[in-house]
Amino acid sequence: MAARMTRQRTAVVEALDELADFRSAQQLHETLRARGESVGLATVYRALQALAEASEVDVLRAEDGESLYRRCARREHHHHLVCRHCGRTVEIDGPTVEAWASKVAAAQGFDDIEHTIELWGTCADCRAASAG
Amino acid sequence: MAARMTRQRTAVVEALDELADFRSAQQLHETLRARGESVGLATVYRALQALAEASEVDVLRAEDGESLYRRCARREHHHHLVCRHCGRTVEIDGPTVEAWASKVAAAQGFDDIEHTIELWGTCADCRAASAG
DNA sequence: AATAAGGTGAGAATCGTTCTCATGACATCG
DNA sequence: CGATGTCATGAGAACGATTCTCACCTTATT
Repeated sequence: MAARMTRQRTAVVEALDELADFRSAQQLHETLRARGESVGLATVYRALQALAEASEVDVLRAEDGESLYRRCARREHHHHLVCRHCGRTVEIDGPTVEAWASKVAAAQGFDDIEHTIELWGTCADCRAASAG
Repeated sequence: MAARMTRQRTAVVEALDELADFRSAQQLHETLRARGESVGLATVYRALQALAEASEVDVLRAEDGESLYRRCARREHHHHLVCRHCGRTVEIDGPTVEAWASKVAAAQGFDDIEHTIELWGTCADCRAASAG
């Protein structure tokens, strides 16, 4: 249990707090650079990793495999509806789905069930932008 | 629309037909090598890519980001319950979940919805094996 | 201040995947 | 049967995200 509060970690957390949407480690690094906070890329990765382990941030994989990070409002288990264009995110929960998932898995004799349930789409703003 | 049927592509398809579980491109390459079919790794990737585009194989991302491929029995939309240890796969469908997903997305004004719903677990055999 | 336990960062190293490009296989045309 | 155009192949280079290395700083703690 490390977790020393350093300038760099503080910067990463603050950046996450200000950005509402899912961002990649590299985007965050770029953001920090742009605002003058000098933080190494490796450090950004390490900070995000630590935060993810502590459940301080949510991680999900973009369709191309890149990991995206976000500081979610709710700490409890939930899922996301993410705009694949701008990263805009809506937190959703689905008790129905949770129940369905564990029932199905148990029926097949599987243990240690985890599920990946994410919704991707185009948000209203991005649709308007591309249609306009 | 290419799709010339070559020795290599045939070999990849046959290997997939014999393997019931999700496999990575590298695993397939290794399998082919082992049985004496000489096929380049790049070719395996290309064949899998073409098959995936033609919806001949299903692709999903392992938890570590690696792509896994499988020739599924049903061509229609469905999901999977996959053993994270041996790749053993059960095809599942969830009309409930489909309905839920599109309802939620529409309620938020999102378009072009796609969803990722996969279940990961430890199958009975792998549990028995690790339990001794 | 001294020190121990971490943290940092530049660049090297990984690893899956894709690209390059010279060569090979095929079907068609003559 | 051989020439031709087209696509496929494969060895290795290139890529891109992520992780590791390691010498050097920071942050608590005494």
